[in-house]
Amino acid sequence: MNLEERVDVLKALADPYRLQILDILSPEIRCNCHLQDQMDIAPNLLSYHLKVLRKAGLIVGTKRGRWIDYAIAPDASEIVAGALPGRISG
Amino acid sequence: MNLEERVDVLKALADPYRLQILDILSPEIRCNCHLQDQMDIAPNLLSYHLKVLRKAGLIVGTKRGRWIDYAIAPDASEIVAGALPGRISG
DNA sequence: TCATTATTACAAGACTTCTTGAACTATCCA
DNA sequence: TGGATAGTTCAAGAAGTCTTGTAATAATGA
Repeated sequence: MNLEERVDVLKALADPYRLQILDILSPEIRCNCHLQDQMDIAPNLLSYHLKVLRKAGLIVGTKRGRWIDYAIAPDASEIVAGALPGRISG
Repeated sequence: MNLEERVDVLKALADPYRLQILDILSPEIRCNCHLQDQMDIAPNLLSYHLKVLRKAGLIVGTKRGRWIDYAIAPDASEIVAGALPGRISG
């Protein structure tokens, strides 16, 4: 992973809404509607932040009818570990 | 660590210059002058980024004459681990 | 089909962070 | 003391990100 990619991953993490999304998804898969209920955020803004996280590879979404189930990406830990400097491995 | 503090830590990490600084400091303690030599960055800009990292608790500096020796903070790993969401621990 | 619901996409403004340049402090050595 | 060097601080502009509002797309059920 090059410097630019590493920065993108860490930037994706460095936002209160996105951290909150990841906290909610950490224990279990959740549909977008659940995030919407828990977060007190405009739908389009939630969508924007989910897009940033998807783009960084930290979450994956699978469509289920009208909803989308989001989950922490299986390799999210590896991605973050690869983005952090050697001595700092979380 | 509350949400705001976690975001501050991750924001401190999410910059190419600061990631580069941490990469250089990861294997060993280095004086400011060494960073200056390796990084091709204006002195005042380097100073700014070092300040951001210090403020986040990720590095510590000890003055030695005209120079300052910087090192990854002993508890940097813990700080970062505490900032990341549960499932993502680097 | 039509209305409703869930979600996304786009553009404009607000806001924050980064970068630059100049001035300042502290240390070293002649 | 005086000059040079290392590093910091401050203010202003540039660049990027976040937020809001509006419009568009896709799926469901009457």
